[in-house]
Amino acid sequence: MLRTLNSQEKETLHSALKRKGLRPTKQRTSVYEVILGKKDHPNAEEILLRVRRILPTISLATVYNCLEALVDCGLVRQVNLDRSPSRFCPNLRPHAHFECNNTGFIFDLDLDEPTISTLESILPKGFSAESFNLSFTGSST
Amino acid sequence: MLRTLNSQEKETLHSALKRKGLRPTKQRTSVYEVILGKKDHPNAEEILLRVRRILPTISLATVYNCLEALVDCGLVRQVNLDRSPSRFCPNLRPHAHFECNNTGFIFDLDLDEPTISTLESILPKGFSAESFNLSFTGSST
DNA sequence: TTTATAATTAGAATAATTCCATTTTTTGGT
DNA sequence: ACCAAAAAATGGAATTATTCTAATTATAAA
Repeated sequence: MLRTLNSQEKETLHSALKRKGLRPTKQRTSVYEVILGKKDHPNAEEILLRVRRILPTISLATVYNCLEALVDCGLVRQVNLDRSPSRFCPNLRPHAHFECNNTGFIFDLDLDEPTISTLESILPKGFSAESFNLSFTGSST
Repeated sequence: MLRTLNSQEKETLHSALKRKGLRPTKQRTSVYEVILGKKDHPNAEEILLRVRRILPTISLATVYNCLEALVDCGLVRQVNLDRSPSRFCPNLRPHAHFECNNTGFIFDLDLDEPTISTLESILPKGFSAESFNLSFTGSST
């Protein structure tokens, strides 16, 4: 939860930020730490609470700014399910989401290569996708 | 655009509403007409503008109420892409959406049975889905 | 027709997010 | 180290989609 970035994670963060001309501030680092630390798809408000345990004075606006920076750098993915507040996720592999109706918990479902091919095959000629979103709701036992 | 419901559509609407104990008011009928009339995935604001050509005094709150009723009855689908305003769609077949980056236009992509099976096969044992959402963004030529 | 129930309405309230103006921090050049 | 310039953080106001509320109007059933 309050675990700190290892040197590889730090390097990933720094180089991804640098590539976009952005600085590795302590706010950005902490937000990234929190998202890596517990992979439960928190929203901005929840991330604020967790980051404040490390940086008690960080503001919600800064959390939003940091999240935007991390998403722009491709370090974090923004997950939108219906119209609920955006959630954030460090899983960069191709995956879908499953939201349990009963618990609200969100599971990552990694996609294998044949499944990804099937998804691509949905597109008619002349369509080229640069991103996709796939999510399920239901119950899990 | 201002086309009226044929008798089969009217019957579909009335029986679906009745099943939920709801009345076929002129507001609900007009909202349904508008959504069937132009399948371009309008949002509530745009639906308000179109319905006002028939019922000039209808309010935005009523449009939202009608949309909720139609969605609850399973006559219309609510389409949420990222965090943009909800859009509404009369296509009840299993389908995905493709949003063109350049034009903003949204295409329905109907899904065939093998593709649906592949989607179901993504779920691990113990997970049962009651709905899914699949959308793509990219460019179309 | 009355009466009860449901639906519509306008406007206020809510909630997530973005914007803005100011302050603070960081960086690169001396 | 010191200073100027650029970037980032901050608090609060603004925005926007949507929902809520209380009052009015319409509908259906007896």
